[in-house]
Amino acid sequence: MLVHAEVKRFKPQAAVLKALAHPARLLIVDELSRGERCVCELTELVGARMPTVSRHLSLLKHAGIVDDEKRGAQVFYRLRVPCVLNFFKCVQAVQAGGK
Amino acid sequence: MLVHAEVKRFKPQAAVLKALAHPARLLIVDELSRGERCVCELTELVGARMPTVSRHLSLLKHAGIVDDEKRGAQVFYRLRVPCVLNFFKCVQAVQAGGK
DNA sequence: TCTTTATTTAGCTAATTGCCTAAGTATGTC
DNA sequence: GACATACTTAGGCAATTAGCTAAATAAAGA
Repeated sequence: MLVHAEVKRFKPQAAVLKALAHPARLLIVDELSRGERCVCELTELVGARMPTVSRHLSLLKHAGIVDDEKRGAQVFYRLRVPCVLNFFKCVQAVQAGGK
Repeated sequence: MLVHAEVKRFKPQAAVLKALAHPARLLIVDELSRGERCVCELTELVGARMPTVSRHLSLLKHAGIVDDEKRGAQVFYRLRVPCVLNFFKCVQAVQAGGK
């Protein structure tokens, strides 16, 4: 099946949005906006198993949205691109009905 | 399986991002930023079948991102929430490497 | 070293998504 | 009315995603 060049141009950008397009990952990003957190903290926050949360984090990391740093036995994640927080406002505008 | 209330809080916001998280839909949004377009124009732009494009548009509409208006035999779509265009800049920042 | 804690990777299954074709609806024209 | 055009809806199939458990890896402590 044929895909236009124009569509392909937006593939990397879609990948970033896709990485954010999950409630658990948005919760994580929101939490990281208040400072770095280890996987165990995020696991408790999200309320899923650690492997599940680890995969979400891996996805966000590969998308370039977060960074990780190992300190001792723990891995801390932090927001690498704070401007994604602006999305929350606009998304609210969408739900409110335009603007 | 148990899902925390915190995660649920982000579900509607994730739905909006999910609606945008596809290259064809981003292309459509980008095109609509320059004015309203009928489905046939967008179909040609995207380079897929009309039913496929119609479904993409339906998704964007249900997410609250675009509006449609039938005029004669054609249906015109327009951007309802221009602030989504800001996403493009931030996504580029993600790819560029932070900020 | 042995054990515990923190995290990731692998492998499985269920659910979702995206594309297609075919069929249905609505408008405009002859 | 018959037909063409514009669009949406339905149904099916392949690919992706999200969750889980189990197993692997790594650091810390007894």
